[in-house]
Amino acid sequence: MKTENSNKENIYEVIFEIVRLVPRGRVTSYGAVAAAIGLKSGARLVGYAMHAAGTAKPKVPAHRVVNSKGLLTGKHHFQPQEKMQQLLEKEGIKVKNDAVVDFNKLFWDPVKELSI
DNA sequence: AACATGACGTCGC
DNA sequence: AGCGACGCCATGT
Repeated sequence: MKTENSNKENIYEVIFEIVRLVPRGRVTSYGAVAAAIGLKSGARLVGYAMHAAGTAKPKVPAHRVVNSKGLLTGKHHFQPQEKMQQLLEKEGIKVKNDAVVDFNKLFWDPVKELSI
């Protein structure tokens, strides 16, 4: 019998949990979340997992997740796309040119906050 | 079963 | 300093 659980979907669950842990008014990067779950080189996986974020419940604040440059690379996947910027601005985060202003200061590192 | 793609990241030129 | 190409893990066809 298998001692390990083959819950592959667990990957998404972990990602969703990390993103949901992001405080309001803060943002994080795909690479940071990936590292937090152990996939330090799986930044793309985090973004890919976000595909299910729209179907995840409760909803995952994917709008708080941007790339390492602070660019809203995933805003094109939102509906409408401007919703992502609207949500960020509503939380006090300023967005200019599809980029988070003071991203360096608003950056929330799950690995550090969660003491992974 | 294998190939190609993707909401990224890092290295090289 | 800016642009290009490769690598990574998981998913879908």
